[in-house]
Amino acid sequence: MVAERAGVSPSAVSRVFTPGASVSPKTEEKVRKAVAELGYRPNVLARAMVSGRSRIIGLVIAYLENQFYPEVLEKLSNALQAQGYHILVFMASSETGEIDEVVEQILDYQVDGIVLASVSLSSDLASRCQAAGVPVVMFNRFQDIDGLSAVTSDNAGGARRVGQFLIAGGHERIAYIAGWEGASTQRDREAGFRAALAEGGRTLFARACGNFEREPTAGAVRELFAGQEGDRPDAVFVAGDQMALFAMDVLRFELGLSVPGDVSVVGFDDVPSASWLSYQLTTVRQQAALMVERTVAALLSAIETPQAANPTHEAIEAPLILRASARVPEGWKT
Amino acid sequence: MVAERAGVSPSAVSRVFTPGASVSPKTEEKVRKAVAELGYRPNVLARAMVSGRSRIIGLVIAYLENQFYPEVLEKLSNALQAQGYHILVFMASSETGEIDEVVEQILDYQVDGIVLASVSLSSDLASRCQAAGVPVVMFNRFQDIDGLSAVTSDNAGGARRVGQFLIAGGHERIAYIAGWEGASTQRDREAGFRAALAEGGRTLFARACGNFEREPTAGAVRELFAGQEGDRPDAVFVAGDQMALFAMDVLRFELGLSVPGDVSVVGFDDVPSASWLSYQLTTVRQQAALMVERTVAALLSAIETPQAANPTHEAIEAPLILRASARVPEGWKT
DNA sequence: GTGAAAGCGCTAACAT
DNA sequence: ATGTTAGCGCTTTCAC
Repeated sequence: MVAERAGVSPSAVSRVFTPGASVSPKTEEKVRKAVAELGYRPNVLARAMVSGRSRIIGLVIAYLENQFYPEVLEKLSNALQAQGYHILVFMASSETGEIDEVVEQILDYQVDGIVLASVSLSSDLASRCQAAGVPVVMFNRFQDIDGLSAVTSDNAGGARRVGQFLIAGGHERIAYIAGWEGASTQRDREAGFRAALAEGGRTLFARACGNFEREPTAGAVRELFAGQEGDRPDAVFVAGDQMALFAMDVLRFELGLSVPGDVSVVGFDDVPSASWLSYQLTTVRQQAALMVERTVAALLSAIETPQAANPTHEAIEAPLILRASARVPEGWKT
Repeated sequence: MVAERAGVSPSAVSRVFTPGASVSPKTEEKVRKAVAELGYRPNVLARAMVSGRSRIIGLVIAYLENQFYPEVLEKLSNALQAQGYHILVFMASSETGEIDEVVEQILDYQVDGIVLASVSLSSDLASRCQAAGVPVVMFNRFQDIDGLSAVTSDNAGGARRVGQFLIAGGHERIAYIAGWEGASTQRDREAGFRAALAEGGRTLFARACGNFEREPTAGAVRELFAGQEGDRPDAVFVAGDQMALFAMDVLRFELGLSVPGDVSVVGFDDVPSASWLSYQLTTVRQQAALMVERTVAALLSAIETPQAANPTHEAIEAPLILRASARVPEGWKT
């Protein structure tokens, strides 16, 4: 249609819209004119059909209540948009069965790649993605399945630093509030934390599970602090900020304890509200921007050079951010 | 491919996947068998090309830091998924020029509909969408442009209730912190609030603009509370929860004031953190679930029956939620 | 109820 | 540098 208006062949039009194709200035001129007059825009879907590239990335995401994820979504979307890709979103709850179903749906859209944010995949479906030539990268989750790349924080390292920090701070009864036990982040954080305690000749004073959710976290706190003074933790490492914030609220307003006076609290994530004046949560930062950058890089390289398919696990450094919710050891250097 | 494996024509296969098409049990049987063996799944894009329906909804969204939006995104995505649609996300900053560009990109994907969350569109582009037969619904923004539907809260009504509540609470110096002046939500809330004051024979004691952002809000609070006691507001209505929460922090921790002892604070949105124990923010609730429901309904009806294209503006009731950040008038009934 | 044929809007060889 | 041809995977008349 544009073609005839411009008096050229369809291929000529196509070439005008293909960066790096050879068109004479004259032809280009004619085409651009027709395009402007008709308000023409290429049909991405038609292009996708024939070229096999849809420029769509499927994103499976859950836990949007956790502020970390909106931040990630925003950054991911922006980074991808900058490369001419767009995100098709799929909300998921955390059951693997459902995820598989959702990933099948994604595949139906002929996406060029898939990002799995904090959800796991069956190895069966992972291979189907591979078979379909669709690269998958796991974000903030690690799964040792062939062909899956992963980008996470250095969860163990970050958590280890928390352990050292708490020990150095002179805490005697150090507790841990776990996230959902099925999450690799939870496992790695706990492992790193326990390792640090062990290195310091300590063991966990108490442990409870908050499941990354509000009410379970409140329950975990009550459980941990049921005893008398001297029999209660004087420090708590919480596996996620969202939980840590709830925990602080329960500690202060329900149990009447002072943070960090009676008990130090340390979180993990560094969500925006961690820095709010009401909380001033000392926490381990997940460097969202960096994580996203690596995710996009891994994805695009897999898309553009499928043969160089060497799935990688990148663990981004996770620094401890000192604020006011935990006693700072004298002379502590970041 | 499935067709030959099943020994039938392509059309037969197509019919099996078309609800309500007439296929004999025998043929269906054969096709389903071949489908299972081959792990076949229909190509959504190919279907979209020929049918003209992509089952993709474009969503333009910004302000993901405001907790209200992740919530909306999640609900919207779920509701649409339930209807067999999926969301293609486009992040946008708030400049209209950029939005236009983004919407053009969306159109390139042959989306079946567009949801604009808190962004505005030029009337020019609005007509292009209409011309393309793509229904647009504005979410949480109202714009009086032909062909645009809108779903918002009853912002004026909700804000009016705040005014009445504050007056009834015996407040004498009532201030207002505005959001971004370009937003219809901001305008409607301010108008409703001022109307209530006027009805009560009052006027605004002071006004400052927080722009829906963190630092500007802190500045607004400092500005409002620069005077001596008795010369400062004893109540503040803040046009959004995110700002209200920041305001409370500044009031308490920077200015050393007590909320609600020295000053009552009321917000608008009812984001999750408004109910956290540290804040207990009295606020006006935007009923996200309802708003999303109406948005989906408007969208789908416009998609399925294009002729019945009567753009509507639905204003969802916005109830006042009483918590602890504002003095409650004696005998106040919700 | 089923198949044959045409075509959605575009790009990728292949000729020229 | 440009046009011609074929075809991506599907749905949709239209005959049968």
